Amino acid sequence: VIHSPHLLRKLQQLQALTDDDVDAIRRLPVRIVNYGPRSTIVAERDQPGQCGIVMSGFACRAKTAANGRRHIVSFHVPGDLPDLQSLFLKIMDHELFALSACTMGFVPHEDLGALVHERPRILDAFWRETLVDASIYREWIVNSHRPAAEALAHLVCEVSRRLQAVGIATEPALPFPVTQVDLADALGLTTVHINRVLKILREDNILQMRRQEIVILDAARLAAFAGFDDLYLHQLR
Amino acid sequence: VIHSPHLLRKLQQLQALTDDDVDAIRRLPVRIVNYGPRSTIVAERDQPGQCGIVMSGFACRAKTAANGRRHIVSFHVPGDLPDLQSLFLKIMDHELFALSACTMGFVPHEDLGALVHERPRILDAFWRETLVDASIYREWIVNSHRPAAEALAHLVCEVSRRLQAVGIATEPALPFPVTQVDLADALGLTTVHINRVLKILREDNILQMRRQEIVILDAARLAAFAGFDDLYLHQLR
DNA sequence: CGCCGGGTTGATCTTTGTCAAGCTCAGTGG
DNA sequence: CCACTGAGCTTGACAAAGATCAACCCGGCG
Repeated sequence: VIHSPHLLRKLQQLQALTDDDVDAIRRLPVRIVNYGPRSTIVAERDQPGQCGIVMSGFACRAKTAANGRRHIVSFHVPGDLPDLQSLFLKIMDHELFALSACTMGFVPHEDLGALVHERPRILDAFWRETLVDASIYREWIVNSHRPAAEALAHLVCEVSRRLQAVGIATEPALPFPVTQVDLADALGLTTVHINRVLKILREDNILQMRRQEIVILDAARLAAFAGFDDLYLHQLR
Repeated sequence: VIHSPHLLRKLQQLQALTDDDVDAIRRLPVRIVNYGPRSTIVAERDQPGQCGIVMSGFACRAKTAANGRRHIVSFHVPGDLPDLQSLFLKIMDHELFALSACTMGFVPHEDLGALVHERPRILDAFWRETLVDASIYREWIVNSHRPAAEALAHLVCEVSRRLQAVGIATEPALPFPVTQVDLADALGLTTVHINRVLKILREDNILQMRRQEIVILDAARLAAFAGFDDLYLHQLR
């Protein structure tokens, strides 16, 4: 039985569900698995027979290019369904990776497939979830073309907004257990450059990154500097 | 009535459809609209009540950043459903743009919604279409982090593969009606640099771009240079 | 104690951007 | 028929962003 307030909260933001729908989701058979920090949850080219829900912790999706370089293409917070796509795309074109210690709930494809074919509202919510995902990818393409400091600022704005949407954190301090190497992999830069950019943002009193968290010192200036517009997150509020 | 062999060919590659399914798609009410080259089909922040099918011509999706710079986030060829997402995400976070003269077929959201709720296989095919879209976005994020020449080569590999999948073209010459400005907008570079990179690829006898087409001179070397792996296109073959 | 992952910094090199000019060619109007 | 125009392409000289290489620091842990 699934107990993920974050998931339900998010789905309700995407599509109004009835109590019946919520019950149906709660009744899904789920297998709970714990992952240590910095471990692979699903590998590239795997053919999983189940979809994962992030119950707690932070995960990311990463692709490895032909030259061996690792590219993080998205971050995932509790309540996310980071490989819902595996329901239809049978072979993983990327890996799913636990950034921090992470609890995942796995639901077999058959059960999810049956659920969406029986419950139109849940279908809508899940499909919409994957479409918001795609919208975030679009924004990341744009973000990859921004100068390093703006790109980093934009990423922080996004993570902050998404954490607030599932009720995990409020500014100024956000949990975000990533290393500078991870940030470099996500933005396509080197750790050296990430480090310098962080220094600039810190000295400008815009934001600060500590061990496992971000501290936003000036949210307004951060958003303005990043050119952040939250339309692409399609949060209904 | 829809008459798009490219669409049907592509959907069949994603998910086996019955004759009934195909008939249901053919019976969809469709409004045909022609667009001139370099014209907007759906604007950013619009709230369309219909989804478009590219019947002929080339289109793209583009986002405009806060600083005014335009970013192309995907290219679309005949048979594509470039704004299927508008079925669920009611406000456009990007624009849909005709690169060449373009014929679009528009189907009202109600009819599409009814179709996918009635026909599980069509639901699967359409959902899968949007998931392949998302997979392509992931690869574009990676591609944005490649050096300019490799990124351009990779883009050409992708367009070539997708055109072949819908039966529009075979190597070596592919129709691709884009300017160097468009390529710059798609790769996050300047036209000056695109021009220099094209010169290098031309002088290396890898590929050549003419008025409205690409000529691939050495497909094997092109793919190797780009580090191209077609897994992410999820073509079933 | 020593190691190691992660962070920090400087010097230098490479890739890409900026600015500016000139070219080509298809379409237009005289 | 030809000159004019303008969009798109090409090239050079120079500047800036980011990468590379090489140290060194710090704190946790075997």
